[in-house]
Amino acid sequence: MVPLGEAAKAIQTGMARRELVLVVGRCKVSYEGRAASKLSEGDRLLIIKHDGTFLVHQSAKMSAINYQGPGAFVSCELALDPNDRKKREPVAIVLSAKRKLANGAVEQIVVRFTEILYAGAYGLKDDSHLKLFGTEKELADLLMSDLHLIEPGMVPLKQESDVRKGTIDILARDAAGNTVVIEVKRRIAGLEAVTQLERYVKELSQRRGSKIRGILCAPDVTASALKMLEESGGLEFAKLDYEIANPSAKIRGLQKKQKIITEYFG
Amino acid sequence: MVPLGEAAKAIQTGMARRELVLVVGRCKVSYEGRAASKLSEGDRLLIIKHDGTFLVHQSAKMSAINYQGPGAFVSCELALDPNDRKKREPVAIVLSAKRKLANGAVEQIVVRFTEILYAGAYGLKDDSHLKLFGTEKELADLLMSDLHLIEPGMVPLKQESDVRKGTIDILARDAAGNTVVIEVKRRIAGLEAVTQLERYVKELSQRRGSKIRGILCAPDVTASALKMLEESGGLEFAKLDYEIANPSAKIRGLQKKQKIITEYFG
DNA sequence: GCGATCAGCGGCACG
DNA sequence: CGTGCCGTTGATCGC
Repeated sequence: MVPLGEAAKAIQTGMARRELVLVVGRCKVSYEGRAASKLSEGDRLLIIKHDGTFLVHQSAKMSAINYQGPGAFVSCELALDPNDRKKREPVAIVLSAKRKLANGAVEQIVVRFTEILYAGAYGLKDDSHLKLFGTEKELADLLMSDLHLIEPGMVPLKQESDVRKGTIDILARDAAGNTVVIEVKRRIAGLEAVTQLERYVKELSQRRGSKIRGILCAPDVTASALKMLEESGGLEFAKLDYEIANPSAKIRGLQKKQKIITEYFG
Repeated sequence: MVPLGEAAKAIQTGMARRELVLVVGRCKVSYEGRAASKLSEGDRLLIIKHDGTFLVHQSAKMSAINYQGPGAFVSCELALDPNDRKKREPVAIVLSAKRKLANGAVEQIVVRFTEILYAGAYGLKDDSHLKLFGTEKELADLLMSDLHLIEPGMVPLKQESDVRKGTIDILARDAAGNTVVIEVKRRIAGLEAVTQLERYVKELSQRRGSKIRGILCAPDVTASALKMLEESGGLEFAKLDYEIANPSAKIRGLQKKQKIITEYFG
């Protein structure tokens, strides 16, 4: 247990130096802004970063239970007992993070600590940026030169093509000269991947007169998404098999799912 | 600067007691699993929770730069200098979190600390659950009894109605007896809100023979989403005006956007 | 700045 | 368990 006055000093000093501030202790949290929330007493970890990031973590789960993003204005003050002001004995440390939203409204989170288990601050030196492999973008990059695996004669036209209703991952042309819209997903594709593809194909079909093909390219597809593809009048699915060989990703295979032969005779 | 041996002891003791473990120091991070990543040397904060949650935070931004969710197996060991094993002088603390994915594959994150600024562990007592107000669900609850604000005679049928292609927020019937699908959004609705609504309306239209109305209900809608609504053949937009009066949300108004009169004469 | 989309999304609820 | 979808989503990138 750290005396409140001492903890407050550590916190304020750390904030003034724009260090990483850590506080562990018993607190209540309230938030009002885009939504509103209340969290009653309990032990938590508070993290304050130099950019205004303000995170309250409980003892389980990955996500912060309350937070404020970069750019928040953080304040820290001691609360005195209102019934006994002469003693000047602090009863709590009140920390708050306030932030202006895009629409001008304000949101604020207030944390009131009544017991402190730990308070410290550290200046972190870190210039490194994460190098991440296996993103959708990286897969699309690789696919650009592997479209022939989907179908002989398929050639890339453009990557990240902006249309009015979004951004087409890959625009291509097949052997017959048809324009092909390819939507890439790095994981199992669901309904919304299909609606996305549908949207792009529809927009392009309307803009040009000709028929546009659409191919969803993902490691797998949910049953209902596949059904929706089929019902959508000709949208196709290509199974994407990739491997993440740190530090890079590699496409192992890519093949269009063919209708089972029995379907043709069914 | 904390000696590595001492820090390792604090970390291991905290882990054994299933406490919240905090480590601040200079480290490298690598990850391989659903994706892969490398993060070169820098000062960071590592958080280990009793449920296996494992978070590496940099000095800025809200999100952890590397992480492992609840259920991960965490280990901590001292690394000795391979060229000088007799001295048994540790050169690093290596922490790792390993986790099995749903498909059976394994993913792992490894953090190698070479300098420790701080290492500590705390048992947190916390039984409280966040009470959150102003969620979409709460708005939908309120809307169920306020549908007449959209249109006289509109009555609710069912909330959270599962169909094959997703979940319809609100199913209602208008004065003329038409079925109405209402999609609720707590913030500005974009293209994907429209595609969602479109999907539900289409499915219901096909299943029943009759025409189904669709209304997107949100505080606002982007220009392109509104355009898509109009092009989608009769989908409508109702402006939802709500207030979050902690601890609750309240609907202030709800009105269907009428086409500007000049449009009829344009 | 708005807008659309991805994310190792996480988390939840329901089948 | 998968599947869908919300989230105070956050973060990025293009207009």
